[in-house]
Amino acid sequence: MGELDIAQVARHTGLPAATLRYYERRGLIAAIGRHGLRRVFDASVLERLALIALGRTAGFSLEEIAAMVGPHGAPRIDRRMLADKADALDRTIHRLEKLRDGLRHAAACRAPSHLECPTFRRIMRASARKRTAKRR
Amino acid sequence: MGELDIAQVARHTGLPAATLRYYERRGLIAAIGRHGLRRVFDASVLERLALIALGRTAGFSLEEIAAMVGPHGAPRIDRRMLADKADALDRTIHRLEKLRDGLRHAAACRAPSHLECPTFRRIMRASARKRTAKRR
DNA sequence: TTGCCACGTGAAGTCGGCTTCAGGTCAAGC
DNA sequence: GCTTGACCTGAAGCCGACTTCACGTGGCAA
Repeated sequence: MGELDIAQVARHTGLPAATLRYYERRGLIAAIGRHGLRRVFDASVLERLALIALGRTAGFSLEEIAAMVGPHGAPRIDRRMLADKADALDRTIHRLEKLRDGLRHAAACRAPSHLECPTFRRIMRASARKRTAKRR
Repeated sequence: MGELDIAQVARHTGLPAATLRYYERRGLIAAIGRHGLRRVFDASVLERLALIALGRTAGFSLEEIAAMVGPHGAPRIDRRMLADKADALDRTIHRLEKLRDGLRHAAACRAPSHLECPTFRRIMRASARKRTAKRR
């Protein structure tokens, strides 16, 4: 595979170079070397960054993602933790599906206020039980 | 329905009272009145808060949620916007399903590093295309 | 060989979403 | 009637995730 400088990585991912440096400091990515002062990245960093972006939209913090994806090359990952994350994600997905259905209904429904529409409320009630306690 | 003071709402939702006041300032919830200085909430605020929590786990900002749920009682919601949100959410859900599958595979897979496991990479590659551009 | 400018660094600033604090108020139990 | 403790308020503080800044460095085209 090829080697990329930070500007190329930035172009491919849409992330500003400053963010890439920040991710490096946080241990999420690593350059394979330097050309003078300048970082040299292996092209595989692009996959890594895609995975990081994915983790972000799943609501994981950079720290959690670092734990999953490993400091450099994902050495020693706790498989139990991964399975737990997958389960948590699964629960989140189910709730989001409900929310999506609720939003779609709300977009179509003629009730004056969604919170007064029985259908909407039923849909929401089904998904609202027990928050994930993810927020601290 | 009944009326609740802020402490009861806090107990039912698990949210600290300060957060409830903050949400009120942001226009996400409203008290139906006061008892002296103290806020009095209608019990329906609980549903509203469940919906807000749901929106948060879906990655919406408080401002977006306020726009969807309305200042008080969800008056005049843009149905087109709701449908768009539902579509965006749907795309997010599909990507999260891939991530979940990837995590499950990684938890079971014996490859030394997930990023080197062909199965994991194939799963990820399938979901990594085109980020939602949700972040700013 | 030189000069430009993309890249580098550490530190400070920003923003959203709370959380904490200092100091005041008042409903309720004694 | 008086104390007490839950509530109130506005302002400040904190945390995560970046973003911006001020200034230094060196690869490379001319």
